[in-house]
Amino acid sequence: MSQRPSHKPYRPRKAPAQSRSEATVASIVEAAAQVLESEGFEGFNTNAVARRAGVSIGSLYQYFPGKDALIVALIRRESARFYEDASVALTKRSGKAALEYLIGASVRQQLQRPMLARLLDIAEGRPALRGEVAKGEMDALVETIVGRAAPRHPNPEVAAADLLAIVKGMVDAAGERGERDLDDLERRVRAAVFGYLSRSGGA
Amino acid sequence: MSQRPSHKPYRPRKAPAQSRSEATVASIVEAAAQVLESEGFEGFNTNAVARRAGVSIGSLYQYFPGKDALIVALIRRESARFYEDASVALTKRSGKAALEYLIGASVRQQLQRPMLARLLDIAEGRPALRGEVAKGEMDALVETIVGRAAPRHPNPEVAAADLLAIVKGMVDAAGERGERDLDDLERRVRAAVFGYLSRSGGA
Amino acid sequence: MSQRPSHKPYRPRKAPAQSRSEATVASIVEAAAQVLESEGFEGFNTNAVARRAGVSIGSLYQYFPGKDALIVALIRRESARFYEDASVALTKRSGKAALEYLIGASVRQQLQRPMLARLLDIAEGRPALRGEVAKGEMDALVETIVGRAAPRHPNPEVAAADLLAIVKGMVDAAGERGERDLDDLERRVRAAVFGYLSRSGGA
Amino acid sequence: MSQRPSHKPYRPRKAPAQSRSEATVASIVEAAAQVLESEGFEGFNTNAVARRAGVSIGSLYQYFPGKDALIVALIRRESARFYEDASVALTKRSGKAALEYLIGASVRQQLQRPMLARLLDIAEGRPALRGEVAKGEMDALVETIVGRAAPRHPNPEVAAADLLAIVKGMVDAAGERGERDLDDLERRVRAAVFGYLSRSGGA
DNA sequence: GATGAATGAGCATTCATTCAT
DNA sequence: CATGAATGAATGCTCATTCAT
Repeated sequence: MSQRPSHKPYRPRKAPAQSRSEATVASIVEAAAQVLESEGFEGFNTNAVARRAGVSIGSLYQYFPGKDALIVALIRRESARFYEDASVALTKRSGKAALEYLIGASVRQQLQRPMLARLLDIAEGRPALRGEVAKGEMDALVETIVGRAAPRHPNPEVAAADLLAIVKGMVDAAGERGERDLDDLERRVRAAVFGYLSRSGGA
Repeated sequence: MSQRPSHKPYRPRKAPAQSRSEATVASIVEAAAQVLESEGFEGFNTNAVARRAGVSIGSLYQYFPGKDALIVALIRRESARFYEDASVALTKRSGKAALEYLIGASVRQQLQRPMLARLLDIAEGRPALRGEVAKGEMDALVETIVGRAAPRHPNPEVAAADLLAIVKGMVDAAGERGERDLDDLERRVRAAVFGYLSRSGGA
Repeated sequence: MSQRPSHKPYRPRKAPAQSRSEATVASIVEAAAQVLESEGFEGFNTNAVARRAGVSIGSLYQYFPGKDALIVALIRRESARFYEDASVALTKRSGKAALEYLIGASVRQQLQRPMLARLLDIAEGRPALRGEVAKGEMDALVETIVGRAAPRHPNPEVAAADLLAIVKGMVDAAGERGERDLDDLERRVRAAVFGYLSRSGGA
Repeated sequence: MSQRPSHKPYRPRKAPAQSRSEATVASIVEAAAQVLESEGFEGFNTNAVARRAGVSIGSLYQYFPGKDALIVALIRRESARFYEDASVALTKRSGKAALEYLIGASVRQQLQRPMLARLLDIAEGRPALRGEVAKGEMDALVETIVGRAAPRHPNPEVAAADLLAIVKGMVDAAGERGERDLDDLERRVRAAVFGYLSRSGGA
């Protein structure tokens, strides 16, 4: 008769057992991405996502316990993609090359679907979603690379956080302005990143 | 009657001619700031703002044509405050000193009310509000200062945009992490800014 | 963006300040009674109540924080009516007369709107509503009267509870069977009540 | 597809011919009992019952045409159990002993699983289920016993109904209050029952 | 038969906005 | 001008039921 409150989990409700549902889940997540891109947070609602995915609202809720779970799933999908690409940086010989690769990966990731990337960055900051999205891996990766690129930096953790902030800030703004020239943007980001490192205690 | 109007003016409905209305308008704007800070976009609604301001919802609509107008007014208020402080940079002798002052102003502004600043940065990016908020002045100011600090820079417009992005990116992230040490943060932002300039074509 | 859980209060949201709203509140409560009577718990929903009351769903929620609050308000209304009538029993000279009056009041109350009375009895038992409905007054009243009618009863509290149960049981069942003869029903309830008292330790 | 069917048969869809289905049906009915006990009507839904029974929702619908059929089956199960016990009363020598046995059976039945018994009493009253549950047998049994215990009672049918109401009323209320002392409760019920009979025309 | 993915009508609730007082 | 009662479109979410596999 009344609404059960309860603490909302953001994990998918069931692991899709059959391949039919795997496809459903993927299509819902992609639909969420598209709705977010085209309508923003304003127009991002579960009915719209279900419609765009071509499934019923009931199916959506079969796999996602609520609206926010869609965002979380989307963040995880994009993070995983980015992490996969970014990990290649670890195979680079020099720290500088690794950092350069990381910057390239960031730029590619962010300008691939700029609006989506920007909105997800915002969503990641929402208090309700904190902790749901594991940023640990990313941070560790960047820290490792910074450690290699600037071994004598006094505070690699802070440096890693700053670098991420610089890259995201520049690339988001570029995306917002509609920039498309990846190479030029990458050059400028490198200037900021290496400039920061050399002046804040790095090599 | 319905919830989705189509096109809205965001300017206050009437120029507050008498001081009583001026005070009312100001109290509504500050209430909007507080609600936004404490409840986020989630809990930001006109009734809550009116309640916090101690005015009736009817009065709120007397002065603001709609919800978004509150955000716009808030952005304008904060921008004006920032611009006023930042303008002092123009009185500095050297370009370097001017740029340093600008960075300091940014850090101060952002860490004064970090949550509010961050949320307004997000709101500024909303397509619906673009153009309502004049960023021209700010851009021009930064451009002027960059021009003085890095006179030989090949593309001062882009540099200005990048610098703003760097500063906002770093300072927002710092605010999000709860950093409070203004001086240390300022030092790191300078490293990024001057590092960027020196490596992207400046002095 | 997400649903705020929070502990639901069942008290009306605002004390109706103007007489306009007093009428609205009363019409909503009576509409709730009618919907409950004619549709049962199955068909008891906020939209139906608002429609029957001739108000918008928004108005309903302006005065009642949720569906259950309607039921609570209804229980309170009926309890108050009953209590007012039943209190007259205290003015009776003899304990016997007082108890007889109480029985009469119960029968009248229950057969006035039998379906409604029965459904509210059920609702009162719902764990979620326990404690929201103060039964203390009623219990105290019955205990007082039992104390006067059977002064030597070893356990007046239990006796009061049993009497209430006997009366409600018999009268509900009668209402369910469609009985309308108040006098005959009253006679039988008296038989049970006084029979119980005389055999369980009373006078 | 939709949620509100119009007219439904409440009998199990197939007579469970093989013992495997018999076991399945029984486990579903017991699961229904447990869900009802622990979640109340609020949380009583077909998916929960199927889950608790360890069968798929599809299988549940194989054996029961709908949600209400589960309740009906449950009522029938409990009624049969009670009837079986209560029938023993007919073997008693005296009418008084028979009636006492009947009361004992009622108390036992009701306090065995008090929440379940109470909820089923409520369900039995739902107009939609009336007639689906044969109360005739029970009534006849009680009538017979009343006829023997109070042979000169002017209206044995009404007396039987009243006695049932008294017993159910008292025992339900006791269960609701959490009473566990069967003997004391039985004593008080006897007081009410025999008191009623002696004062309403019986022996 | 059994399974569980899919469906969608239905319901609770919120909130921007209007307008009679 | 101020008030706050009233409105109702919009949205999150549930759950009985069906049916392809």
